[in-house]
Amino acid sequence: MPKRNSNDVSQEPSKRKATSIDIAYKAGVSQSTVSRALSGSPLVSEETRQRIQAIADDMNYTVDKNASNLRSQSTKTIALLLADDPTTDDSHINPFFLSLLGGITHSTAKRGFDLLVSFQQLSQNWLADYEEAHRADGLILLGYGDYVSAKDKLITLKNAGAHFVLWGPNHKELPGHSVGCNNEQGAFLVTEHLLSQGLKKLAFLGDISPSNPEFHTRYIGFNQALKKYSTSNNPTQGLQVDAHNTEAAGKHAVEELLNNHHDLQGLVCASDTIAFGAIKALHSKGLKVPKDICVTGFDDMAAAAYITPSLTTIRQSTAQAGELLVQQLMQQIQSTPVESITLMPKLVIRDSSLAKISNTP
Amino acid sequence: MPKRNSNDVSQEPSKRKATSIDIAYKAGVSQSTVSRALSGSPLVSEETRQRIQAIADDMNYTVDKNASNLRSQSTKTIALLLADDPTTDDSHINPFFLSLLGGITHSTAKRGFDLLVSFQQLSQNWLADYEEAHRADGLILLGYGDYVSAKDKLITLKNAGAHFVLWGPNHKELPGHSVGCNNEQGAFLVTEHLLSQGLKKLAFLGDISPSNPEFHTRYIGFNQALKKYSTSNNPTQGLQVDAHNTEAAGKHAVEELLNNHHDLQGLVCASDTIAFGAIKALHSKGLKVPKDICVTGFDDMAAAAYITPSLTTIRQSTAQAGELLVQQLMQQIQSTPVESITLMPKLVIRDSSLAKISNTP
DNA sequence: GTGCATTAATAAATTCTTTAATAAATATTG
DNA sequence: CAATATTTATTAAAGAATTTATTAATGCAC
Repeated sequence: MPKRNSNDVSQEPSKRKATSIDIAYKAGVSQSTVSRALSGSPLVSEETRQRIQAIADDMNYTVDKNASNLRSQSTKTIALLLADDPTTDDSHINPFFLSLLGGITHSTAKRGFDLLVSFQQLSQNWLADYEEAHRADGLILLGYGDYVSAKDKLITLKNAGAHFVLWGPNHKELPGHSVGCNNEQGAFLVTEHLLSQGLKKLAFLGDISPSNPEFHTRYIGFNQALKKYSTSNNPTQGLQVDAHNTEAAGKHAVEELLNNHHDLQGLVCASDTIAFGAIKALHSKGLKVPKDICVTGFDDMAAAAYITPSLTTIRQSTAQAGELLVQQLMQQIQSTPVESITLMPKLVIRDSSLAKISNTP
Repeated sequence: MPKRNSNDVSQEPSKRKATSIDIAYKAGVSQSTVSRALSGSPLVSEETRQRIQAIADDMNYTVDKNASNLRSQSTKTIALLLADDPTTDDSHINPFFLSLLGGITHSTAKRGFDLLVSFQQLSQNWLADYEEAHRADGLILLGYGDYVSAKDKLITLKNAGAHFVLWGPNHKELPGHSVGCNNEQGAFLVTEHLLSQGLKKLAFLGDISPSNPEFHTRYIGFNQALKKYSTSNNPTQGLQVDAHNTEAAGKHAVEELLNNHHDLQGLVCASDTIAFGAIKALHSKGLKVPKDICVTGFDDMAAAAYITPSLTTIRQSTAQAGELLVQQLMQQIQSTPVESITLMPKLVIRDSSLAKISNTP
């Protein structure tokens, strides 16, 4: 009964992928020794290890990931699920998430993990597809912060014992852990920045429905700053207009606002994208930013520094966020207890908010 | 000899993942029938199929991907390898690739494939890691268009029988197939657009070393347009300054240029990012775009429309490119013969290039 | 230096879960 | 009832990891 594998090798070296049995045959050892040698097990002598390694290299052998994973019941892979955002125009990915992806990829690679990227409609039953199916050891969820509609899914995930981290606010009602930016604080900082320059009448541009908790929280920070800076003889005034996270929505919101409020001094936009649209709309109405009206954003997307006037905004470090998301997930996988993390946002002051120094041409 | 699996189930339902054996036991059929039923094989009656499906759903069963892959020797996964670009500032991903990623993700998902995303230094030996290790059925390579340094790797890939597509120019020296934009044509279009307005003295901003074939090809298109519009009594003039794909490089290039050439009329930038830097530098020198000097980009990144003045550029449809990359790869996997594809770029005219209508504030 | 326990190194057998090929059983039809 | 069609069961991979078994080598007491 000759070993089938060992014979075939001689026929077509490059045609068939070598297996550990082939290596074992060539090295004159058993398959198990090959497996252990290549994984650096102390149960195999250094001498045979090197001999086996040399043969493996020579035969261009690589461990079959599927077989290895099946046996060891782990995948060394994490899945990144991006919620397909129906509010965004086209099928474009939220640029902030795309940027986050960069950080996450680096952080997973650093740990020798693969990253599986996938889009999922919020409505679909993606629970089963990843950790359950042994495709990944853990999940990173982007865009599932909408606890109203995602809550049930997350509870199911939690009950199934899946490992997952959520990007977003750390809401008590949501199961699991999250890494997110302190949206309240961010909005507070940027609003305070405007108020400290003496502005009194501001508007918040962003959808504050409960299905959009991030914007909602930013709105709270906006109001807190207004309250702090309000005095009885010189009260602050705060408006709000709904706007989804698109440029078009930003334009729209501005048009709606300016019809009724000609004395607006500043726009606190819930995202950079909204701010881009708002600035465009203001320009087309003949208003100059920041001379006539100040505008601020949130996210510090790459374009924020490019536009004219450059946009004052809140920076969320995607590299740091990505690293923390991965870190937290790894800890969960290793059954280390974790806590949700809130990142402190940073105010980035640029031209669009400088009321006094009207340096726009 | 009782079936171990079937017994365990009763102890801890949510603790252990159900296998097809468990389903079979519960349904009173054999394991193979379960496998066939769930994969929709015609060899199993509709009635039993539904019964088994119901039980599987009930027990929250999912096919183990690793076992399935191991057995069927396919992965239903493709790997996206991004070349870690050392020329870009920080470890930021080329934003154009990030955008391409969006298209690719959608296209792979549409076909029921998973997408594995990974960064790889050009120098690393990533050949073995993917198709060889049965992690993916095929590879999409972004940023490996530099055939000088990537050529050997690609030849090895090719010889190993791997399936891969390259994003980039279809260079004869490179093995394998590619999907890319007609860079020559794109640069020609944008240059022609400037020349047709009567501009005569232009500069190309971009690194044209052979290690950057895309920029190099764009430079060729630039020169072709110059040649076409040159007349003996009114010759065109074309300069060139090296610039890597960063904003800083764009700034630098402009500073270098303006020292010696005060009469420059237009800048053809090899990428939008370079153009952003160039415009900033021009503004800080007190020059107005497009009144004093016209600027064009290449890529049509999201920010191109946001900046002031909005940037005239060449659009490469990332959605279409992604779809074609995936499509080509799938054909290779199915052993259908494929041809390299060249996409026709589209000129997007915005404010930054309108020499006559000086509508910059 | 022999006998026995101990340790190291390796081999053999089993396991992970699924799919595919083949065999067997049942149902259907001429 | 034989012959075919349909359905289900059995068995055999797929390739690596791991548990258990085996062999060889070493240490120590007598």
